[in-house]
Amino acid sequence: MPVTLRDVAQKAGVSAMTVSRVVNGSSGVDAETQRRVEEAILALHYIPNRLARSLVSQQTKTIGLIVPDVVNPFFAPVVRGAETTARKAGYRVLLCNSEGDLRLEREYIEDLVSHRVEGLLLAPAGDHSRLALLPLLKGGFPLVLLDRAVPETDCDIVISDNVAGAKKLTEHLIAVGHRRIAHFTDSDDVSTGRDRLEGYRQGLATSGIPASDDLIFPTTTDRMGGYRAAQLMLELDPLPTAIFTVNNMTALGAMQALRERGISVPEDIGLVCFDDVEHLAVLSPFLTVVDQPGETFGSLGAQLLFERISGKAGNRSRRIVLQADLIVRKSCCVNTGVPAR
Amino acid sequence: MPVTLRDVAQKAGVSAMTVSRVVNGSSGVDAETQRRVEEAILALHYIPNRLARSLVSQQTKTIGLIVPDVVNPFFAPVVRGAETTARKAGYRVLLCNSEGDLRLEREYIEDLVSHRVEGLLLAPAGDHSRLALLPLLKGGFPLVLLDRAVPETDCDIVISDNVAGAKKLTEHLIAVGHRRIAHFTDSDDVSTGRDRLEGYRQGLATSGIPASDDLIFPTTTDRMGGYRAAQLMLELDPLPTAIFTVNNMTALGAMQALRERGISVPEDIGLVCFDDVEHLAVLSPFLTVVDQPGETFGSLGAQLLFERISGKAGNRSRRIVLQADLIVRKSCCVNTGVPAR
DNA sequence: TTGTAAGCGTTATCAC
DNA sequence: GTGATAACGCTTACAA
Repeated sequence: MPVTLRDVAQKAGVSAMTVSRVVNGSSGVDAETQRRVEEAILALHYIPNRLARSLVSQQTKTIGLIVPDVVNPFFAPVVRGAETTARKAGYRVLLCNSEGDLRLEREYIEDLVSHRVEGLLLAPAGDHSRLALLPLLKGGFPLVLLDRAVPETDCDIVISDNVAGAKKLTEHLIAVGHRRIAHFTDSDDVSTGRDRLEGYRQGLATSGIPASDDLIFPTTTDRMGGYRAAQLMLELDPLPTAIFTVNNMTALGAMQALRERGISVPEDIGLVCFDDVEHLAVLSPFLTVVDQPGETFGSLGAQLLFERISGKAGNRSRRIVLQADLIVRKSCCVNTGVPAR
Repeated sequence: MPVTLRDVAQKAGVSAMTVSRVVNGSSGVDAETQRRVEEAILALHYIPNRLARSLVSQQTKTIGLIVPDVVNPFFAPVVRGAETTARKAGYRVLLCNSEGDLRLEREYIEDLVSHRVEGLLLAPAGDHSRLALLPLLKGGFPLVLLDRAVPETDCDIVISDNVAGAKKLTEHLIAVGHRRIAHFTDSDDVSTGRDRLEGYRQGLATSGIPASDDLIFPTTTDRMGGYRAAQLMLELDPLPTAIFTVNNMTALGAMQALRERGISVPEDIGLVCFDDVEHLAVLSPFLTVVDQPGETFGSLGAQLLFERISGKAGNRSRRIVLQADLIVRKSCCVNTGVPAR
C-alpha cells in the first residue's frame, strides 16, 4: 500500500538506484534527473522505509532507553537529556517504561534488541536486572547503566554519589538539632537504596548516634510506599523528629500521611529526601533535598553510549560519579529549631 | 554480527523455514525437531530480527504517540493509558516529545511513518499541525487526535469539553464573589486555549460581567509563560481578584510570580486552572481545577486507533468528548470571601 | 513433516 | 551518470 522506491522510479522514468541516490543526497546525479525524481517523490508523498534501509545497512540509528518511571520528576529530565544528545548524534530514542518491574524490563530489552537498537541506556529495575543484562554484555552489546548500579555487572555507568549525598543530608539534620531520625529505604534490591541507607548510617555514626533498626522502614519508592511507611512510623513512641526518605515520591507519600494526622512539616517534624520535586519547589521553598542533575545523567549516559557504539570506548568500562548537591530549604526546622515534642 | 535464523538452522541441522516455524509456534513440526531447534536458539541466544519480519509481513505491531511534553502531569497519564492499552493489544508504542514545536512534530511524524508504525496517536502542537497531517489523512492512515482539535481536519479524536469546563471554573469564581477575573490564555493556535477562553467569556456573560481584553493575557503554556503573564498582570491597577490560567504549568508559573511579590493564594488572590498538578495536590489541597482524566484520553485514543487499524471503524470519524470535572479546593477564597483589596 | 523459491524495500557493487 | 544484480533476515506459497 505505501509508496516505494520503485513507484517513484517508475513515475520519474529512472531506476530504483537513481531514486535511492537522490534520497540519500549522493553526488553524481544529473541535475535534470534529480529534479524529475524529486518531483515524483513529492507528488507521490514518498517516505523511505527505514526497516528496509536498516536491514541492508545494518544500522538502525536508534538506541533504547528504559527507565522505571517516565513520570517521576527525576527521570523525566533524564529522558530529555538522553533524547537531546541522541538527536544531535542523529539517533532516535525508543523510550520504555519498566515500571520497576523485572519481567516488563526483560520484555522491553528483548524487544529493543529485536528492533536492533544499536545500544541501550538503562536505569535498571534492580539487582536482578543482571540476568537480563548478562547475555548482552557477553555479546559485547553497547550498554550504559543510569542512576543505579548492578552488582557484579561490569559496564559503563553514570551514577550519583549516593553515600555522600545521604550522609550530607543526615548530617544536616543532625546539625540542625535532630537526633532521632527515621529513614524510609528502598527494597534491598536497588543500589541507590542501599547506598543511601549506608550514607544515613555513616551520617549518624559521625555524630556517635546509634542507628536503630526501629527507625529504618523498607518500602517501595512510589508515593504509596512513602505513605505506608509513614503510617508505620507514626506508631512509634516517641516519634522521630525527622524523616529522611530514599526519594521524592516517598517523601510526598509521607507528607500525605503526616497531613492526614495533622502533623505538619517542618513545624512538627523534619523531612528531607533524595531527588527534587520539580514543580513543587517553585511553589513553596519547601523540601530540603539532594538534587540530582537528571538531564546530565541522560546526556552523559548517551555520550558514553555513542562512544561505545562507535568503538571509541576501549575495553575498560567507565564509571561516572556525579556529585550530589544539597539544597537546603525549609523542611527540617532550620528556622524553628527542633520541634517541641 | 548478530545471530540469524540461518545460524540457528545450521546449528540445528534443519532449514531456515523450520526454525521460523518453531519461533512462530506454528504447528506441524516434529517434537524432536522442535526440541533440537529450541536448543540451538537458546545456545545461540537467538533473537529474531523484527525489521526483517516486519518488512515481509508488512506489520510492525507498533503505533506512534506524540505528545507536546511527557513531563507535564497531564500528558504523563495519557502516555501510560495509551501504552497499557496498546500492550494488551500486542502493540508497542513509539513515544515522541514534540515540545509543542511544529518542526519537531513534523520530523517525528515522518520518522514514525518511516518506521512504518501502523497508526498514530497525536496530541498536536497546534492548528498548524494540519499541514503535516493532511498527507496522512489523504492516504487513509490511521490517526487519532488527543486533547486538541485541529480545524478542518476530519479524523477520530478524544477531547475534553473545554468550553463547559472553563465556563464552570469561571462561574465558580463568580459564585464565590469574584468579578474581576484575569485569564491567562494560550497562543491562538491551539484549540484548547481557544475553547477555554470561550468558556471564560461565556461564564462571565452568564453573570452579565463584561469581558475586558485588558484581563486576557496570551502566553505560552509552560511555567515561564505563566510567570511572565503574571508579571504583566501585576501592573494592572486595580489588580484582578482572581486568575484563571489555561493549564497547570501556567498556574505554577503564576504562583511563582505572585510569591515573589509577596502575594499569596488564596488569601490575596484567587487562582484556578485546567489540569491538575498530580503530586502537588497531595501535599496541600490547593488549586481549584478542572481535572482531565489523562489515562482515559490515552486508553480511549488507543482503542479508537486499533479499531481504525483493524478496519472496524467505518468511514466516518468519531469524536469522543469527555466531561470536564471541577475539583474545588482552596485556591479561590471560598473560605475567606473576596479578598480585601 | 520439511525444504525450496521468491520477494518484502532498500542499498553496495560493479558494470555500462 | 545510470542501471542491473545481489543481498540484508525473514515469511508466504508451494513442492517434496
